[in-house]
Amino acid sequence: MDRPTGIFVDGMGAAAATSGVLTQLQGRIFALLYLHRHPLALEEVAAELEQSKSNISVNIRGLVEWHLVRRTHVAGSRKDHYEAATDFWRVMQEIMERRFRWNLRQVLATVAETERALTERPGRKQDAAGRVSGAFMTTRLGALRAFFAAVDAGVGAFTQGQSFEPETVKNVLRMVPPRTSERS
Amino acid sequence: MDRPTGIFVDGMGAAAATSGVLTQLQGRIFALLYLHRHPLALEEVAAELEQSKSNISVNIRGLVEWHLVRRTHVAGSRKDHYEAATDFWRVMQEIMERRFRWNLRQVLATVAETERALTERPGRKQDAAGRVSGAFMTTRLGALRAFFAAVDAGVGAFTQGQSFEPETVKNVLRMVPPRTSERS
DNA sequence: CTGTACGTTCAGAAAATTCTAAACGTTCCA
DNA sequence: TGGAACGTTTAGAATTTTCTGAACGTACAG
Repeated sequence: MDRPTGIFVDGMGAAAATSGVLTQLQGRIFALLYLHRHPLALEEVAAELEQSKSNISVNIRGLVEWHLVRRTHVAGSRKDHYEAATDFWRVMQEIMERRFRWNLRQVLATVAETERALTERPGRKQDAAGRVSGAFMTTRLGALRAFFAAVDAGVGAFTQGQSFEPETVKNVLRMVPPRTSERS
Repeated sequence: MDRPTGIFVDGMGAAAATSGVLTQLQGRIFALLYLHRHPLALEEVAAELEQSKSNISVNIRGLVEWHLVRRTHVAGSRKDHYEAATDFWRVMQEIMERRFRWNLRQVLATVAETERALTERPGRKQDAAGRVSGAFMTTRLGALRAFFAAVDAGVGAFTQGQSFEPETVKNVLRMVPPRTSERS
């Protein structure tokens, strides 16, 4: 591996490691493929990055799933070959939809589940001051749901190619009561 | 801890764990505080979540840094108390700027460094077909730089409250040559 | 001062993740 | 029908991350 490639592989590996989406090794694999004019065999990738074939096999599959890498066939070889994708918009869409939005919905599902648990056992619990704490929780859950629903809708619009207005998200917070210790 | 709170804490912990920004425990801490009307002491959080004080101490600091939790003082106690923030827009800005954009710049810095290494050793390396591979790399690096610069600018605009046009980012890819194996 | 109540730091324990090499299943050629 | 060339699976090793409890520093009360 030449020096520029080495620098690129290391840097992209470091960036991937902190991305929360790819592992360091996946970043390195992508970087290596991205600077190569021709597809590389699994074995070649393993050799260049000094990793076992099995480890490359498992990590490269993730890259293919994100559409960051494409599996191709090469003329006279029956080895699988891989090349980097250059359609970054597609990749970004994929990550936004399958990772980021999925995560937002996880929160929305949790809120819904919590709200259900709250109504199933209505008004029994009281706090130290004798107030029913259910009402407070319901308000907070509603605020969280409103925010995450707005972001989810915004990201959805964005990946469809529509513009994403920050105001839409900000406005939703107008309904949220301020922090307890700051109330007038 | 009552049942709704338990469900919320678990769910938010799971969501945080896959977010790439917070740890599971940080998600759980935030969830616990978010459903409480009054600030909680470090010790109370540790007890509720069945973790050591030192672990809570370290993890809650991260939450304070993201502005997800606020440290407050409470009447007749010299313990630190913590309460959840409700200004999610602020938190989102913080994460976009200090996490997401920082990550984008990491890639841009890597590209710049690689380009520098490439010009410092000009035109020596040739590929199997006898072509200089530097030109190809330069093209690829340029495409990557263009895309990440566009996204970085877009996110910057967004956190300033301006609208984020997907077209801006998409257009940048028009300049990118298609994948090697798909060329006509 | 002295002692107690805190939060933080840190070394090592515990747990989770990542990686390897061997075993396995498939495909294709002789 | 072998058997060689692959990619994948998997059990365990290696590494990294997370967590704990003790040690430490600081502030405040008596």
